[in-house]
Amino acid sequence: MVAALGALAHEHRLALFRLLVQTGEDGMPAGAIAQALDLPNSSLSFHLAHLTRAGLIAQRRQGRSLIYSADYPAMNALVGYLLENCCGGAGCAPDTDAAPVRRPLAERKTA
Amino acid sequence: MVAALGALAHEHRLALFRLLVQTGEDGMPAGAIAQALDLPNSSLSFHLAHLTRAGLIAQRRQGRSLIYSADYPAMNALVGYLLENCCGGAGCAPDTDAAPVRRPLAERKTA
DNA sequence: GTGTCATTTCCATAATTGTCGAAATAATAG
DNA sequence: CTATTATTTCGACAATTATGGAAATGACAC
Repeated sequence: MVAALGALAHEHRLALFRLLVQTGEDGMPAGAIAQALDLPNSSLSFHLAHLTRAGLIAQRRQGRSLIYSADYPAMNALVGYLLENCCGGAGCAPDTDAAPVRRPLAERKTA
Repeated sequence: MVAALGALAHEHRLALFRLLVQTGEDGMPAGAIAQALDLPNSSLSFHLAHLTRAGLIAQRRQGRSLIYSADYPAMNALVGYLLENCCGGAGCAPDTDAAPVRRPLAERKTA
């Protein structure tokens, strides 16, 4: 969990992750990311590896390109953890608006 | 936002923040925290300052003690940001179980 | 095989972060 | 004012993280 937070706790990596989230399941080749973010290849590769180690993004090969994509379940787990452990139990978001009482994830295990 | 993530991206600080979240609005004096977490005062002070700079905790004085407490709205904002920007728009948590379709925070602005 | 494209790994270097004892500050009591 | 308690700041050092050019790897086309 600390690893995931640490992975997102960097300007370039947060931008990178957001980009992949927007891009969707299809993902994006490293080169295109480097161009979009205006980063030297070696620096980008470093950050991609960091996010991969943290389990937030996935890598697959397509021809000579390596395609990276956001791991939504991992992000889901992170948000779930924060909601459960760092939000005063009863619910961090005080005005969940229409959504009726956001049940803490803990309750769902037994349910 | 990066600052908030970075503040939580450390074993001791995450534990510290969770402790303060559990403790509630009343908060806890620095000494008690140091004892609970078994950290030297100077180290703890460093981490408290880090979390404070990130806006995740608040400080108030009570006699000679400095009481720290979690800033729930700040945490709320952080989770909101992650939900909005890092969770594929339509909703990161795919199976919100009982909770009927967790609306993206974006929609609530206009509502 | 050779050439080329996409990307990573290696390397050196710069910058930041974490640690904790000791000294400094702040508040209160006597 | 002195003593005591609570906590921070200072300082020095170790450890980790970030950067980017150059060389290495992997995949494909010819």
